[in-house]
Amino acid sequence: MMSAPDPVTLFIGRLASFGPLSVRDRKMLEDLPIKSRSIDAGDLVVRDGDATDDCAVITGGFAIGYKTTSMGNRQIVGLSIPGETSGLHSLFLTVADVSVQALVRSTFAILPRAAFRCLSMTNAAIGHATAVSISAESAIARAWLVNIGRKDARANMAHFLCELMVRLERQGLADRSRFELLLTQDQMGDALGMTAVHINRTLQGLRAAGLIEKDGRFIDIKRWGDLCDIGGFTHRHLSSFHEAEFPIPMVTSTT
Amino acid sequence: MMSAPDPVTLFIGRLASFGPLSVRDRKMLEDLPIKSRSIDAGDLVVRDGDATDDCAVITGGFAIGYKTTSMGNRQIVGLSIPGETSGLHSLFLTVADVSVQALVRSTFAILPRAAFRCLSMTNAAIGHATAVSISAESAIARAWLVNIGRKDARANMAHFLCELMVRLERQGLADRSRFELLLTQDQMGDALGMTAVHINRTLQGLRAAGLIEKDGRFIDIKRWGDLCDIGGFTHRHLSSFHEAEFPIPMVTSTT
DNA sequence: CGTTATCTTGACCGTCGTCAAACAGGGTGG
DNA sequence: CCACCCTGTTTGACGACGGTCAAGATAACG
Repeated sequence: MMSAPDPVTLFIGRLASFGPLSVRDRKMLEDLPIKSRSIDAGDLVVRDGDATDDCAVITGGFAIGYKTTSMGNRQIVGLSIPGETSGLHSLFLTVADVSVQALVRSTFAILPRAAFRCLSMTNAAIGHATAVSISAESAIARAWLVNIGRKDARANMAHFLCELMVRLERQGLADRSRFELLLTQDQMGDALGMTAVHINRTLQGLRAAGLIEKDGRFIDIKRWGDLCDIGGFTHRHLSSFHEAEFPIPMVTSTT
Repeated sequence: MMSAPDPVTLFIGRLASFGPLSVRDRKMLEDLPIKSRSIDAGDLVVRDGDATDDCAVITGGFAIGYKTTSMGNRQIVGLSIPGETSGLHSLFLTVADVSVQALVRSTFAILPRAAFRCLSMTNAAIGHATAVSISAESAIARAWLVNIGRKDARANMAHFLCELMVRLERQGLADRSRFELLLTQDQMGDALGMTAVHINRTLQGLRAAGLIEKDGRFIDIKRWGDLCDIGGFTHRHLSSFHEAEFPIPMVTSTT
């Protein structure tokens, strides 16, 4: 009887999507003492400023990475989606530079930082895949910079929804044009650099324009092409890093 | 007679600050056909969207990396300072995802992407140093996200100046609390997600408060501690990635 | 020197933030 | 089953931070 792949296998598979890993490489990763950890909704896996000996990569659920300003404001700087490997940059940090919070009950692979770092310093294939993974994450951050810095609320949000759609879909977490938006409007505000109130109004604007529909927490993108146009979205910053073997992203009508 | 280190040596030295490179590793890098290229002020080294076979790392001068929105707005997503290795993320991209523009006459090491990538896939030390370099760059991007998304103009600018100060100083490009600001106010606006007019006013606000002084293009930080406080600046996101051998950052009075 | 880019200043406007209250949904316990 | 509460959503009125537009002052550059 075949069971679902365990978190470690999942993680290794995802890392391999960034660069070829031989059977031997995979074995070395498997031999690391990787623990799996379950986190309740709302709880933190990583706390900004904490010294830590490990590096958490999500394997199930949904999480956000954020930073807090001295004035108590919060900025979400990344999303953790199972199947992706965000968080690997903390491999090289002895002190966490973001907090990671689970938004629903989630599971994480807890990698021993020192051992993994050591592996990436001695095993070229693993180091390379790690570098590409970090690179992919940073491409998303750069796209967010443009969204937050130079787009109005509508475009910012459109881009965000498009990006989330593609990222969820290629992990099998979205159904054609429909996905569950696990962030509250408050949290979306923290991601897009705006207030919850304005998120609400912008979302309604998109709905009124017939671009999306909402039912419960689910978002249904009705006019993908137009939403991409409004947001200036292309999936280039999401798909350029992966080997061909990676799941095919949804068909996009623009760019 | 001893000449100034050539660009390639400079680049290798900087890469080594992120992870130990043996003599052998350095030799392999030296054997890459790295060209040096001189770029006039205002010209582009890399154009967003262009297919390219190489990867440019600045070795002299000053440059910005930016993206342009569909509405023609520009967002600077990174600064290229000689001695740093920003731009390495494009190692893994066949199509550039940012444009890189020299703000003064600059020189770049032009790395053959395929060969370097190959090297980083087979040589663990080089791959590792590359990964750490990319990671360091992404930490800066995350800090910028917070600045642009969740800080007001004053704090955003304060943080920007503090960060630039530290980055320049540790390359020997700033003198105690004084450095040359090579960006126009227009360009600063594009970096901070605001308009040139508002940059001007914010800058004057900082001057009126006695936090900084300006003379020509030079900025003199008069009250470092206070400026850090206002910007919520710490140098943690800048210094966590380097080996101990790295030049010591300036003394900071806060955090 | 003349020409152009950059900086500075003023007046005005709009997007988005703030504050506050009402509303909806989901869970818990009496 | 309903009262209650807590969290999240929705709506309105109002204000402000920063954008826009435009003109004049400085500085950079050939």
